[in-house]
Amino acid sequence: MSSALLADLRARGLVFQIAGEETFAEWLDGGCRTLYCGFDPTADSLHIGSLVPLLMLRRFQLAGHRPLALVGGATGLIGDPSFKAAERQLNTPDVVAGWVDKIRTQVSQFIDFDKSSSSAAQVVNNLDWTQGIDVLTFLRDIGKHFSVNSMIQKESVKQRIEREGSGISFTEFTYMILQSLDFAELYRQYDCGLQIGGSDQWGNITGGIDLTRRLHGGQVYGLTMPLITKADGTKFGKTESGTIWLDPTRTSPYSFYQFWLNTADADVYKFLRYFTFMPVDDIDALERADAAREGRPEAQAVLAKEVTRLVHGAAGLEAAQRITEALFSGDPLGLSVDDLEQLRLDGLSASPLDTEALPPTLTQLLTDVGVVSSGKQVKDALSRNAVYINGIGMGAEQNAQLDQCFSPESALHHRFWLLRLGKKKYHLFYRNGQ
RNA sequence: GGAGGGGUUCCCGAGUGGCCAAAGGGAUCAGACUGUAAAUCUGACGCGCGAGCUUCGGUGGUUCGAAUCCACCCCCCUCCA
Repeated sequence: MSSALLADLRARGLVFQIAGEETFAEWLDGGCRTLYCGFDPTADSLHIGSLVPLLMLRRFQLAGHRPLALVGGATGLIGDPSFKAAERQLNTPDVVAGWVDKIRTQVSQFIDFDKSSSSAAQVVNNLDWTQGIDVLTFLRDIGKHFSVNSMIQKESVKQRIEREGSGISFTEFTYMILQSLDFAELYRQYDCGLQIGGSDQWGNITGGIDLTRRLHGGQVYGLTMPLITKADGTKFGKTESGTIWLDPTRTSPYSFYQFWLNTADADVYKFLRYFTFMPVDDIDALERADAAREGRPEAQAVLAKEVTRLVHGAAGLEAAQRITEALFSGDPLGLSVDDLEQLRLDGLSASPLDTEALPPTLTQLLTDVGVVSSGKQVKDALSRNAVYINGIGMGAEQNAQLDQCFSPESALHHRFWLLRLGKKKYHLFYRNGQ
């Protein structure tokens, strides 16, 4: 049964490395196993980079195992140096504590806590078992098991140690020890025998395996997932507007949906395997069908739908789809008042407009509401007639004529102006006070 | 503590008295082409509608003029003690 899980993970390309591979499959098949993955609070929300490990916990749970989501209340205070180019800024304990709470709830939505099941998930915080340790105990009982010689051999910190112009503080160097302690502690308290993580966590994971053996004589395992790359070499998970977050107040379900919809053909089938629970056979079938079809593939739509539903639920998905359809499929100008109101509620970016007190220029208005980060972008778009207000193209000469651009006569239903910049950016203005 | 090297616009990285808002590459944005792809080509890319304003670790100084020279300070790296 679990062998099936492992086979599926392999088919999805989700297995990068396994520590203890010789006996791993056998161990996994032996019953309900406990595994964990750590998430450090480096912000008040996780981003899509954490999605693969989160879904991984769920995959194991669906296969009958017990996932522990570790929120790094302690490690988050130190900062993981793995493959980072530079030393990180320390955050204050109360800030990190606040983030821990946020991330605890966020992580919880991906795994099942049903107490009646033997595979009921749990969220743990490594601050619980580290904050009470005094320095001397730490150095004598834990530190003694680590060889600096082997620590500096780890790829994850090599760059920082060898590279000119950087460096690593003792604090960050010690991170590995803290995370190793997590594994040993979870093994002791929960009989946790497997840690999963991104491939950048390999060093930390093997450190934990070693410590668990030395401290408790236990055989534990590690599994890493591949780094997510894009075919064009640019970084995954970033767009012009920044990181794609899991928190809907940071990245709206609509933007989230759009992000996936814009996946390149070269990446989309791989991402379907990584980010959805669709059977691999179905994904392969879809790929073949897309290849046989002329024009646009269907895969992006499927990917966007599946992932948005996983993260934002059915309601979030519907809202995202409503906006998408209204803007890209139908005729946005033919929308009814109710439709437009709904789009606003669904999370299409929108702002009130006081027609009596308009800013002097379009560039300023669009910068103010956050459609663009600088007026230059608007100016550029204007010079190419790429700004549309209710479907009417605006040129550079309209920049300072806002009263004409937003005249009462031009408003949809006397109160809405749908502004489009370029092909994909939309913003809804509505008349103030109504 | 000593010796040496370094801190440039989102990132990498040129620039060593005026021609520098600062080469080149990457990322990003817009246009053409398309499928709200990719590749390619074009334009933009400190801020400002504009006149103009503010940048090259910090503070002062030299000079008609400084990212570039001088002084002091801060930070990073390497080696020595």
